[in-house]
Parts: sequence; structure tokens; C-alpha cells
Amino acid sequence: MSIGPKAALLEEYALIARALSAPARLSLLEQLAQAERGVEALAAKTGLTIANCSQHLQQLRRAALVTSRRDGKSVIYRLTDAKTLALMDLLRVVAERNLAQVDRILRGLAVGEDAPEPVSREQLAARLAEGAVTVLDVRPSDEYAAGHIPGALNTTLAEIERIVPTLDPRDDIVAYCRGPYCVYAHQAVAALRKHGFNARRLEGGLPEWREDGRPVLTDAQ
Amino acid sequence: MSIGPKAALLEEYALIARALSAPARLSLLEQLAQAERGVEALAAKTGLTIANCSQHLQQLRRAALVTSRRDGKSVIYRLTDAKTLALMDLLRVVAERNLAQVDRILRGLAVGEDAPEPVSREQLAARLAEGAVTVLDVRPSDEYAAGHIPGALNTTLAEIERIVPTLDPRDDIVAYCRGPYCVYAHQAVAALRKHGFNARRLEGGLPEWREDGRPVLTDAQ
DNA sequence: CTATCATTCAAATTATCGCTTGAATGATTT
DNA sequence: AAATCATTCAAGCGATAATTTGAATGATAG
Repeated sequence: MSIGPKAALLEEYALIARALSAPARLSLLEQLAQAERGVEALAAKTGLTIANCSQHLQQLRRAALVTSRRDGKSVIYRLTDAKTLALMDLLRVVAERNLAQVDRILRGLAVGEDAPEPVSREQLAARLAEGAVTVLDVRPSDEYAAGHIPGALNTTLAEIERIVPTLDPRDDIVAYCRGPYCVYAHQAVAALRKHGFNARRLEGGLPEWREDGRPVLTDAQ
Repeated sequence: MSIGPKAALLEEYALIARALSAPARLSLLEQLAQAERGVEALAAKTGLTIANCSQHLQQLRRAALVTSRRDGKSVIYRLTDAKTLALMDLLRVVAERNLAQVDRILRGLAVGEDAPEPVSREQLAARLAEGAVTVLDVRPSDEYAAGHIPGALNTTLAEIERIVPTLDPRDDIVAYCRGPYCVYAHQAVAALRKHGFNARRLEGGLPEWREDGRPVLTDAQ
């Protein structure tokens, strides 16, 4: 028994939504927004087993959210296009606006009330041109190496206490991480503000900065 | 056992996506984009049983995509905000860009190659001001009654042959329906062009027109 | 206060999803 | 050509979702 064209279209749209409906896959997409990667690296980053990771990636591929190519023995996955990022961001916006539970989680990170407004990417670019700002990249070093804002210092949450003494308390600090899904920058800002620094968070993360066409520095391998 | 805040956030985002991952719920959301409605009316429109419809609506409410209020004996559901529409539209955009299957379905509707570019809402507003266009609302009459573009004629696909003789072949015709998910306007344009009319489709549908802040006429009950 | 009616809940069934384990694939490398 | 290795497939398990049926809820109307 066949279904009408209308129902067939709805099935296809639902397929895209279904691909985004598992936390593991959202996590994979966030990783792929940083840089293209092989299955094993993605599995390690997300804490999935290799077989499970492979299956999730194939669901994402069925929904055409990612594509893959072979490179030697490895299969490298990447986001199909930036629309996927837009879709994920809209999910987050709706969740933050409407779900009380999300508010509670963000508040639990000491990210709520007293946190200042994030710095827009345009503002940061302008202040970088003046050299009037310290930029912190709060991501693992391999992601930093795969691409970062020129001039940014790489640190992790665990090591942030170590970097504190090297910072000038009069400096303005802007922290960024993987993007809107990532809470590293939130937490880094909270930690720095406890030390009395004037720290703020960048709106979005590296993928959004790159998507704007702004400069990204990649370390040679 | 508790999970980290990051995983908790991803769960919430996934909840929104899951709510959009069933064709039945997308259909309900499309209906709610036309006008707020009670459970029974929604069930009739979508072909779901009442109990099933109620359960789907509650999933949508859990994801905060819809809200409800009581009106006498009935519970009236409506979209929480326009972000829900944006989310659905982005799903469609990604599907049309990336899924070959969607292309095939749209082509099967004779909607593909030879169809002209849709008319933007801004263009239609300008031409309406000149009175130089005939507007067709290709939705069921109750949806037309709940709100339509001023001056639009209401017809259905089934009755379109009947309206053809009343149209001036020199007129430009613009057809619209429920919005980007709906194929009525596509089909109406295809039918009218077979009759030699200069027919085009409006970009988006009534919900998008309303969202633009353009005038909408509601029939008194 | 009781009857009515739209909606929601509860139970049961069938189907699908997420994850694990272990084997199969298929391109590269020796 | 055989061996190697990353990835994918296949089967199985427990958990969750979709749908139906029938009963419970809860606000209104008499």
C-alpha cells in the first residue's frame, strides 16, 4: 500500500529530525563542526564504542547531514554543509527559550544571572584588531590544533588555574569553545570571574567564527 | 547514576528533535500554523484517532513546541512561538538540499523543472497594491475562514476546474496554501499552467505571510 | 448535584531504537 | 597474493515509541 506524496514528504522531513533526536548524534555533529574526523577519533571523543559510533554516523549519513570519504585505511566524515549547524543552533534556541529544565541546568553551571552578555563575533574581531583583548580557546589541544582564532591561547578547564597568574588583571578576556552546545567557555568565564577577571564569553564558537569567513589558524601537523 | 551537565543539555536538545521526528506530529504542527485548534478538529484534519492525536500533542507540549489553554469543554492547542515554524522550515530546506528522495517526490508532483520561481511575499504585496494579480487560496474552506490574504479567492484542488472558466487568461495568478510543507499550491499551479494560465506559487504560505506582519482577513463566525 | 462531553490516562501489542558482541568487508601494505 | 587494519554488518537484548481499546478525569450545563 502506497502513501500519498504529502505523507512521503513528511516522512523525509521526519527522517532529518530523527537523526538529530539522539544525544550521541548531536555530540558527533558538534565534534564534526570542529573538524572532519575518522570513526575512531570520533568514538574516542564522544565515548562511544567504535561499532556504535559507526552506526550513528550511518544514520546521520542517511539523513544527509554528514558525508564521508576514504583516506587511506580510514573513512573521514564531515558535515555536509553549514545548514546542519543552523539546525542544531535553532534546536538550542528553542530549548533555551521554552524548556525550564534547560534553564535549571545552565543555572547549575553558575552560568545564569550574573554572567555578562556574550561578546559578538563582530565585536571580538574589532577588538582583536586593536590588540585590546586576550582570547582563550577552551578546547582540547587537538581541536585547537585543527583550527583556532589567531592569537588565542589554548587552555583547558582543568588547567585554567595554572594560566591565571600569567594573565594581567586589567586585561579583558574573551573565552570560546566548540560552539553553542559547549559549556567549556561558560565554565571558564565563571572561573575567571571568581578570580576577579573581566571575562566574557564569545557568542558561538569556532565553527560559527569560521562560518563567518573570519581568519582561522591551523597548526602544521 | 547522574550524567554530566553537558549530556543533560544534549538530552534536552534531542527531546526537541524527537518531537519533530514523527510525520504525524509534523502534520499537527502544520495545522496549528494555520490556526489554533482543539483536539477533535486536529484529529479530523490529520486522520488520527482522538486518543492518538492527544498523545502526540502531549509530546509536542513536553518539547514546548505547543501550548494549550482550556476553552469551555475543549482544550485549544497553539504553537508556542514562531521559532517552531522556523525549525520546521529549516528541516525542509535541509531535506530538499540533501535528500534525493525529496527531489523525486516533488518531481512526481510535476512540480520540478518547468515550474517558475515562486513569488516572494514582498512582491505579492506590491502587486496586490496595484490590483494587478489574482490570488488563489488553495486550502480547505475552514482554514480559509480562519484567516486568509485579503482579496484571495478560496478554492480546492478538486474544484479548480470549476473556477478556471471564471478567470481571465490575461490575469497573473498567484496560488498559496498552508506553507512550505503543503503541496496544494504546487499542484494548483501545475493544473493552471496546463490550462495556459500564467500561474505562480507564493513563497511560503499563510503562516509565513502572517508572520511577516502582513494583513490577514478572518471571516466572522 | 448530577449528567454530559471533550480530553486524557492506562493497559496491551507491535515495531523500532540504542547498544553490545563477534564476524565480515574491503582497501592498503608488505 | 597474503596479511593487516579500520570500518561496517548482523544478530540479540532491553528499552522506548506508536497505535488501539476502553476507562477515568474534570469542567460545564442543566
